[in-house]
Amino acid sequence: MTNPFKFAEIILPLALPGTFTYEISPVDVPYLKVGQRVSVPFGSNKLYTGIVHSLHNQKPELYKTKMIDTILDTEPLVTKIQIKFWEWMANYYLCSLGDVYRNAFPTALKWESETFVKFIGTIEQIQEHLAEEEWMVVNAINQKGILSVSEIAKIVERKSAIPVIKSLWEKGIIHLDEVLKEKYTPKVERFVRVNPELKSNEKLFNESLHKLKNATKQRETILQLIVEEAQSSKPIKISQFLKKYGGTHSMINSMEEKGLVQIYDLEISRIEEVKNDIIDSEELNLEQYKAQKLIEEYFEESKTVLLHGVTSSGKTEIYIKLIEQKIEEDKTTLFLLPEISITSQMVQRIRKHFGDKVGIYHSKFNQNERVELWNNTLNDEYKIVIGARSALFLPFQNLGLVIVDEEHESAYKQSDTKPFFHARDMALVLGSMFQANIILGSATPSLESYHNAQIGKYGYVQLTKRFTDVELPKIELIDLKRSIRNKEMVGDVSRTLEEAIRDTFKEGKQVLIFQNRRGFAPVVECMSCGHSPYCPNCDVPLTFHKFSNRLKCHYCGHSQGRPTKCSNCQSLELTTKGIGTEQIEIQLQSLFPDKKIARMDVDAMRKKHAYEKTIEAFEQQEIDILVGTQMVAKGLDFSNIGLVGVIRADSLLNFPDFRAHEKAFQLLTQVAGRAGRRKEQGKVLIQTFNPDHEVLQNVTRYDYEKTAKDILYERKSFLYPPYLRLVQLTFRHAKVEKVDKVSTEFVRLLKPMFDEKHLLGPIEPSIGRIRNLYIRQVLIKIPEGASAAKVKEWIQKSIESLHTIQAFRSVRIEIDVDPS
DNA sequence: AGCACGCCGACT
DNA sequence: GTCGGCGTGCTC
Repeated sequence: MTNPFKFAEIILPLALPGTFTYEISPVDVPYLKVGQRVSVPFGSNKLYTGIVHSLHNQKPELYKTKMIDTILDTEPLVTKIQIKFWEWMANYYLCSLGDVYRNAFPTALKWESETFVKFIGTIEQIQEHLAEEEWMVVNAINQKGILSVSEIAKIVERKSAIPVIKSLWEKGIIHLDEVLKEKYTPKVERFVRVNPELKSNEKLFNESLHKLKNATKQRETILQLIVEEAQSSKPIKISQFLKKYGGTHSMINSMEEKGLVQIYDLEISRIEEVKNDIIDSEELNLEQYKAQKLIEEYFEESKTVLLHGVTSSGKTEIYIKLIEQKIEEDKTTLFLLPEISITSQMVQRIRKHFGDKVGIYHSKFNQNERVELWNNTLNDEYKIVIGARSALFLPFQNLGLVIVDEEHESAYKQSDTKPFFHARDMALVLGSMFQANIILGSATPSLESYHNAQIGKYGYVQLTKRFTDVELPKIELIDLKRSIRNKEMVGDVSRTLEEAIRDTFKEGKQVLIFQNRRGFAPVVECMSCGHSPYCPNCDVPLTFHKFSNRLKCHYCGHSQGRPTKCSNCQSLELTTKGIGTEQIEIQLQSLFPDKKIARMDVDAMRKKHAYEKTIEAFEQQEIDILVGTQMVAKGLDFSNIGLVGVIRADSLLNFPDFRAHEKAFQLLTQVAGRAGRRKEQGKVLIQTFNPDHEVLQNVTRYDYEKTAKDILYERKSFLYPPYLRLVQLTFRHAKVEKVDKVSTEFVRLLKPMFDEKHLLGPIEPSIGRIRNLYIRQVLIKIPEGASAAKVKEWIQKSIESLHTIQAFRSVRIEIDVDPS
């Protein structure tokens, strides 16, 4: 029985609601399956790669359907669960299915549409009068035979070649040919082997060796190669061989010319092999064992578990035990980590345990590597997939367990591209679609998860002891007001901190200094009028980058040289204000001139491998003090840190963000956890102007419960999550009047549905203009007990009705469900 | 979201 | 006189 369906709903990578109906050609009918990729014509002359969403027989009446161009796969690349998952996300985050598809599916599999141009006849047959540009194109096509639109665009040196092509087409000289080109190219690497003939023929071999009597290095190399081949049956990579024994590529090449060796290419897996041998899992201590048993009990009840364990309490070992169990059940585990932790020791440990059963997926991987991971996951080749939030979108077959480590991390929320999803929340959704067990792990759980545990929605499992039995570092606050009064400050470093650093060096230990970047970026300021240069496109002062001696905007990328005089009063006396990590680094260097100091922030890490190099140097103790931002707080596990210093905690507390206190506690606790992880108790010094601040006091006592209780009380009284859900709308337009008008109108439309406590705005955010677009924001608090779906429907209806007004359409409206 | 079409300013 | 600015409308 052949497939009886004549129409297919196709998901296209567009920000348009729903799917698109296409006709299936009778030839294709028996082969088309849900989840396959197809290329379809769209609009006047575009081809898109879409995914088959469903098949049916209802001929649409309102429009004419087009025919599916090509079926790109013999088997589906997208599973039915994935399609269901995408739809769930689109619905929850108020974006189109196409938005999800675009984000969830590897770019290299969404084939590029390229228009190719060919002659109809020959160049000699052209009789029409042609313009100069047209002749250029015609000659180029004559030479190459076929050209793509983008290539023609280069020849005519214009943004678009369409007018020229169109005119040639109208004159009947060329025809257009839509061709799809797949971008995926497997990675090949160069390998070397001893010429097999030499190996079997001793005489020949000796002759060859004799010929090399003047080439010592080559003689040596061939012998090394023979040894290497004897030791292992694996192919020998040229790059690795040269690294091990020395020598150059040209040397290998000349050896190939002499017939001594053969060079050959092999298609290799882009996913790095695991080098280390597999290590058995460690025995759990009593506390861990009890925790594991408790987790299993909750899993029996199909409950999500919140695993709350202080740093170094050994969560990883528990994860490993749980993964092992899932492997026995022949089920896959998805292990989510915040992006920054992907290169961490955690991943190494998991890989050491599970070897090549592990797939790793994160944003540093290129498109080709992602395709490989996609295919391997589809073929159920991994038992564990470790990845950042994007790993949620892999085509899992039989998911049995989802682990979200560091579940409180805000990096789990996607905030740059649609859909603005939270990976922790979506992990719960995906997990439930597979009826998989879910475990959320953290040393400082998010208040959402903690609240869910308190009300019994999640199982709650705690680990209170450090695995290694080392006591948690001692945290002390330094009162900056008093230090200033007593004239004990050198720049931003108090004498107490300075002395502690000296003591740490005496013990042969390293120091980690943390400086929160936000709010402390250095700016140029005029000493006579106080004016600072602003970004021409955004409402922010430009930040000063000492090493390039330039001013940059972090929002739009604008960059200019450091001015020599004030643009406001022409004064020549300019100074730099604010304490960035750069400043701290300089100050520390002058305090400790003979010590090696390194900096770790976004700017310093821009160079390739800078991050890895810095970490390695610090591990090797080539660096005495590491100064850094958020980056140093996360995912790093150094053994020799004696002291952690926080330059100023206040900036963390004073954010205009309802999560400021929660984040401050999490971050400071996390930074503190970097001290003294192995043998001895470490020390933490936090400089602040508010040593009496409740949150800071709680940090010194490691009192998570108290902090959570305080903050939850505030959240309840001021109507914030976890007691209710938020939806934030952002309006953008080049004209202030328009954003103002549209945003106020939006609020007016929604007003009947809410009281003033639940509908806030429109407000001008602290940065009121970015990239020349003015911004307004509206915050909706979905009342407790109200249907979130209903509220979202109202929001969408209101936007729709705003869009019926011509003049309002150009205002971009962005919806962020559960903003962070 | 793209993309084409269409109507007004600054330039060869 | 054209090029190209972006406002507007449409896409199965």
